[in-house]
Amino acid sequence: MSDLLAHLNAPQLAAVTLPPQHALILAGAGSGKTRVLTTRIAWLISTGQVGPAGILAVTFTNKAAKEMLTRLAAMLPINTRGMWIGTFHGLCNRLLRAHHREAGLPAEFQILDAADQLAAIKRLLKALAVDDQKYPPRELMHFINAHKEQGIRAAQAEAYDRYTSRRIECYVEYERQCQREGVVDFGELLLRSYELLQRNEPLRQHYRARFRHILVDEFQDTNRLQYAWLKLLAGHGSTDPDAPAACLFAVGDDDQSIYAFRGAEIGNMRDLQREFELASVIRLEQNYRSQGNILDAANALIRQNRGRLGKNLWTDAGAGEPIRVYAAFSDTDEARRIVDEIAELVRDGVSRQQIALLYRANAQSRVLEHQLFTAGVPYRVHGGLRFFDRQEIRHALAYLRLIVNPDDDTAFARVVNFPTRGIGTRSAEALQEAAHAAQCSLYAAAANLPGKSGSTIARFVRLIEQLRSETATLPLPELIEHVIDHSGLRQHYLGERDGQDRLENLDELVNAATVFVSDAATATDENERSDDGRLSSFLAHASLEAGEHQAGDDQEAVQLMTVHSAKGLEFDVVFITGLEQGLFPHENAAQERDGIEEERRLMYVAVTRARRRLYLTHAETRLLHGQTRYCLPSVFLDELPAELLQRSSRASGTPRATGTPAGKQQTAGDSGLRIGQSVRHARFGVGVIVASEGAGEQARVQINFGNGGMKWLALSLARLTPA
DNA sequence: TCTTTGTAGCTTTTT
DNA sequence: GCTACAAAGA
Repeated sequence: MSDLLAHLNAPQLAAVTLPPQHALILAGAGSGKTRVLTTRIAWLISTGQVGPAGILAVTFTNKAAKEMLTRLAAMLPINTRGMWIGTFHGLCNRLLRAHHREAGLPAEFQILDAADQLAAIKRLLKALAVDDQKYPPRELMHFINAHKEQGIRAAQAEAYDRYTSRRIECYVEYERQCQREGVVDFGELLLRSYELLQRNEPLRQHYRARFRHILVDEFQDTNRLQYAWLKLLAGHGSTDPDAPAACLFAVGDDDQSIYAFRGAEIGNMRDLQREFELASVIRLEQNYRSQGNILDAANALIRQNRGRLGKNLWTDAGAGEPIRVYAAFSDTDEARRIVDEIAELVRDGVSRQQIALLYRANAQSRVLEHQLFTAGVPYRVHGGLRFFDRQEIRHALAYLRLIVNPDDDTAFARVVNFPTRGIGTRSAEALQEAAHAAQCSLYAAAANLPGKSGSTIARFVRLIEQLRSETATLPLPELIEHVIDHSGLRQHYLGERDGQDRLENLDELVNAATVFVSDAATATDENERSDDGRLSSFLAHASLEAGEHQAGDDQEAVQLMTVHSAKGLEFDVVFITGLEQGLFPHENAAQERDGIEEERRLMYVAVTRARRRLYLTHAETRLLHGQTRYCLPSVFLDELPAELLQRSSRASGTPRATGTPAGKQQTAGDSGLRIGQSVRHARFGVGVIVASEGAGEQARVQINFGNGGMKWLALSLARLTPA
């Protein structure tokens, strides 16, 4: 017990041992957030305030949930099974599986991931004969998801114009289609389980009585619906003395909120304070990760944001090294310099795994990769294709899904002609129409196809029926193996040139099933029913946990990733690259409400990843969308205290080894202005000319005004002066 | 059915 | 400039 609380600092201790009440813990970067969360759970249980079954802990990622479980297992002698610990989606899935009837879902409902959802929407638009130029599927998907994230059903959605009312019609049809197929998308998992609890009084009472402590990680990332879900479960506003509200313990950091673009609502933090009448907020401000200069820089940066809850990180680790700022003259030069620097660091004994190269956008990794590759430096890029996203895996899963639920049209459409079995576009379309006319699934339409039982489509239906009956009694791994062998997938990939990797991945899928089954066997708690090792649970697992990005992390390798994916990680040495106006902060952010602030938080996250040494690099010239762009240094560089920085540069006046790219030095129009030149505009201020077109009266130049964004201006009107 | 050609887009991402 | 995905040809 005392062990549990040893080594906690005062605010951490206060948070962990808070009496039963609602709480918001503002946990700065590197302040021991996860530790507080897990120790809180361990403390509550070991002091007998609540049993494991009374705990509900929610995270956003499977990784975080796993981490929490591992740490808890190390802290507590008792088993952790009675607790509900998982992601929002994982827990909702569990809830819906347990009460599928009440939720209006079939027992074996399937989960659509983002790619499946997009495919489903495309199919829908086709069936409805909607012009997919005017209503791009991706945009529609975003429209639907955004509504679900707000808790808004199609029936409640507001149409402010013709265009939107059409989109709402599509939303209505999409809901209908999903219901008919027995599938739910990610947003639906949340919304459906919210509605289930809201409508079903006894069920709500049951869970309210059970979960006395609800703990939330990364609270700043919750969207409207997730917050509403939490309030509902916690029994917020309940006046029933027999069912008092559960304690909501939320941990988060408003300064690290970087997911507004996918619906995260920072306002939830203030709402939480107000609605739960929190007397005070506990702040964890002592940072155990970074050295002083790095923290000072981070603090100075984030101070520029308005409306913060307020927090200042400090450390007793000492100032450490200055922050190195490097101005390169091109993206290639930037990458080369970084590679040189890495070589030196490695020579000095720094582990390559402790070196991270961060960038704003994935496209930036290419130049870096190229230089690393050329120099023979091992590296690992995070964020590529994930295991369950591979096409061969998706195909295999589609067969499995059809066995479980033949009405799953997305799965049907995916494999009806894969491997090819002579079902071309015309027969597929005919089937589509038949299904639409009969308002039934493709599978049902195929099964009822008049007459010709010898047709290819009928053969496909029989194949699925056969697979289902043949595998009915097989254990999961053998089942999957059987399907891979008898669906024709193995045969197909055997005959393909690069099929070997794919076959290995399919074998890996069988492995994954073996692991899944053995995990399920050790977790035979009655509450773990969602993980009972059956096929449908495995499929849910596959949808909810996309698996590792990349298998080979064997080598000692430099880590490359976007700033977003670096959140939660830390490294001895961090390079933040591409610190240029328009890139970081990204130009699209300028148009969005509070866009710059979100970019600044992103920068804050990036800076606070570094433990000992931080490099900030930018280039004067960058190849973007096939064009050379001339860029101003990021405003974020100016927001850092100069005394913390150590600047060096190979740009600005120094002779250039490789020179300016040929042909890019043309003048803009006949005005004598050059691309790359800084100019002043009366309204927009100072910017850099990045492109030009036309001549004479028609001459226009594109100018990067940084915060002011990118503008095309007519030379005859703009009155630009050199700056 | 497979291959070739064309064109749109191109910030971040977990579930 | 490159990639991904869709429509058109062999």
